[in-house]
Parts: sequence; C-alpha cells; structure tokens
Amino acid sequence: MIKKEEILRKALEQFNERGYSEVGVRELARLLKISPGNLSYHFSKKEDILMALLEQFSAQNSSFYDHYLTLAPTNAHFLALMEKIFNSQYDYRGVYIGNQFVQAELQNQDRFNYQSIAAKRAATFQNIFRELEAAGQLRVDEKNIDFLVAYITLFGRFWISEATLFNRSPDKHKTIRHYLSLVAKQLSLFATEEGKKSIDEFSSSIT
Amino acid sequence: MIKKEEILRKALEQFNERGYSEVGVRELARLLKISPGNLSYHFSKKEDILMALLEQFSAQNSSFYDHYLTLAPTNAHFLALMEKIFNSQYDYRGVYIGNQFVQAELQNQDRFNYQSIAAKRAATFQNIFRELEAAGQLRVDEKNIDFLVAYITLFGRFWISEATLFNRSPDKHKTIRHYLSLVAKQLSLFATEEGKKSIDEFSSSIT
DNA sequence: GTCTATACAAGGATAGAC
DNA sequence: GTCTATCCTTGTATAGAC
Repeated sequence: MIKKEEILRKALEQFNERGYSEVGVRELARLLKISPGNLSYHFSKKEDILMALLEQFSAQNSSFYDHYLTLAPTNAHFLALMEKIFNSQYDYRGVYIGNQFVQAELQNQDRFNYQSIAAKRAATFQNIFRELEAAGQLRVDEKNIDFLVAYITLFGRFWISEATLFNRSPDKHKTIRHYLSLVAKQLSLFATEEGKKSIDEFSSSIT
Repeated sequence: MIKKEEILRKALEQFNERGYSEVGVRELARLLKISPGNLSYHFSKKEDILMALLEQFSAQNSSFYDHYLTLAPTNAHFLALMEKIFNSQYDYRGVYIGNQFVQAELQNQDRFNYQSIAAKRAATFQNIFRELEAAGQLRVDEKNIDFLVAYITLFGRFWISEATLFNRSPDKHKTIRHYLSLVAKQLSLFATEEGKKSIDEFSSSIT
C-alpha cells in the first residue's frame, strides 16, 4: 500500500527540480511505480497535491512564528525567524512558486486565499516591529513600520522567485545567506545602537 | 487579412485579464474570429506570441533608459524613469508575470535569458546610482550601491506580481503610486539634503 | 501569401473491473 | 486499494483550398 506521504515526498522533489507545471501525473505515477489511476485515487486532482504540500509548508511556518513569540524581541531573534522561514521556502520552492500559477483557482479556497494570508502576515510583522521598537531595538514611527512591513512582505515573498529564476536549485546556504544579509542591512537602517549590536551578533553567527 | 498587430493586441488583453496559461490558442482564435490554423500560420507556437510581446515590452523599456541618460542625474528623474517602467510593466503584466512560467524554455533563447538580462539591468542601475552619488543626490559608498541595486532589482521585478496576486487588474494609477512611494522612501534613506528635495519634488508631482 | 479543416500527441480526469 | 481503459481538452503540425 502506497502512503500519501510517499507521494507527497516524491511530488515535492519533482516540483522543486522541474517546476509544478512541468511534472505530469502519469510521470509522477511512473516514478512511484504505481498506476495513474492509483495516484488519482489518493489525490483526485493534481492541484490537491499542491494544496497538501502548501498545508505542510504553512503548518511548519506557523510553528516558527509561534516559537518566535516566546523569545525576547531582539533583531537577532527576528533574523533567526526569517532564516527559518527562508529555509522552509527554499525546501518548498517548487510549490511556493508554483502557487502563483494556480492563484486563480486558489482564490476560492479561503485557506489559501492570498489576500487573507497576506493580510495576516502583514499584521504579524507589524506587531513584531512594534515590539522591537518598544524593546529599544528599532527606532521607527508608524510610517516607518508600514514601510518595513511592505518591504518584508514583498521581499520575503519573492526572494526565492528571483533566486530560482537564475537556477532552479541554487546553493541553499549561500543563497539564503545572501538574501538574509539584505534583510539585515535593511533592518539596520532603522536599528538603534543596541539593535545594531543584535544584528551583528546574528550576522556573525551565520558566516 | 488579419495583422500580427491585431493578434498581439488581443493576446495581451487576454493574458492580462486571465493569465498566460489560462488563455488557449483556440479561444484566442475564436475571439479574433479566425481559425486556429490561421493563428498557427502567424504564430506557429503560443510561446512565439509571448516572445513577440516581450520584444515590444523590452524595446519600450530600452527607450526609457536611453531617455533617462540624456537628463541631468537627479532623484526626481530617476523616479520618473521608474514610473515609466512601472507603467509599462503594468500594461504588460500578463506576459511579464507569465514570463516566469516559461523561463525553463526561455533559458535557451539568449535574447530573453533571465541571467543575462538581470546582469545588464544590475549594471545599469549601478551606473545610475553612481552618477546620482557623484551629482550629490545620494550619499552612498559601494556597499550601499550594491544594496540599492539588489533592492531595486528584486523590487522592480516583483512589485507587479505582488499587486496582481491580490487582483489581476488592480487600479493602475493607485497601485503604481503606492509602489513608487516605497521606492522613493527607500531612496530617501540614502539621499542628501539636495537629493531629498528632488524626491519631494517628484512625490508632489504624482499625488 | 493567407486561410480552413483536420489530425495527432500529451496531459488531466474519471468510470468501472478486480 | 489498485488497476486498465477511456474521455476531454489543449498545444501543435500539416494538407490542401483560394
């Protein structure tokens, strides 16, 4: 008996390597050594596989945010959060990017409606930056917070798209380090002296 | 006799409204009141339509850069350049975003190889920022220039993707104004007093 | 050169036997 | 739970009319 887990693992591997739209269900079934009909039995639509993987990705990310909230609000912890998210985005890049292709259909399913997800994420980042301000890590007014939220929302959503336009499987650690350093630099533009020390502390830990 | 221009116009309209992958060649032919075979005669592959539209888009953008280089290097002129580019990206959003979907195939055709295009664009922005520094508009060292180039490259490539994830046809002027204001803010973080005046000058001209 | 009609291949989806 | 056979849609290619 084939487990859903096996299908998802192989599907993610293929999506990452060749892109969601390039992977056919017949081919996926062949790689799994099962019939196309059997694959259909477990996931009646190709999109269902995408959804299941997005579910995994989403759950993992939620746990990262939850964990962050238990820590003291420092720039270093914030960057560590971003590092975890970036790693996760890299691991799920095939579905994360492919997500865009099927947004039209996903709009219906509120679970993955981009508008509601983006709104929640923006609110989360707004709170995070407010806390960092209160903790003396950032020197920002509300306008600056909105700017940083807009920055991190777009940047955090599309860095992996840019990275994989060059190369579908770029060096994971090198690529993440590069984009993390850009986030760190952006943050440092609004950091207090204390906050800058925290950023340096994080930066030296990843090099 | 149907002109290639008519096909491209209708195709762009459809790609913008419904997305590249959602528009079928048969349907496009029906909308143009011609047979699918006739469409094949003018553009033997669907991708050829995409390429022709990207060609138009690319030519238009080049003219914007060329024009900018004839002007005095000021932040206001730079932002005016970005405004033109943003307008163009919006108008071609269907192919601009769809571009990502077919990158795998486009990698072969050097004309639209993302790596070479991105490298050229990065070099262009690097020169622009260096000139703005020399003209006393920006206060930046080479590291800051690299940071700004990385920022404008990613932001300028993906703002339209973010905007259309919410709504395939968001209000053009409102959306562009929003994203331009983010660019202006980012630029102001590195601007001299003189440079800030130039940014304000531009900002007041678009509100 | 311009167009229609048609055939073919590939991929997603489904019905029904076992 | 697994398979085979089949259907439908979509991109693509081509024969042949005008």
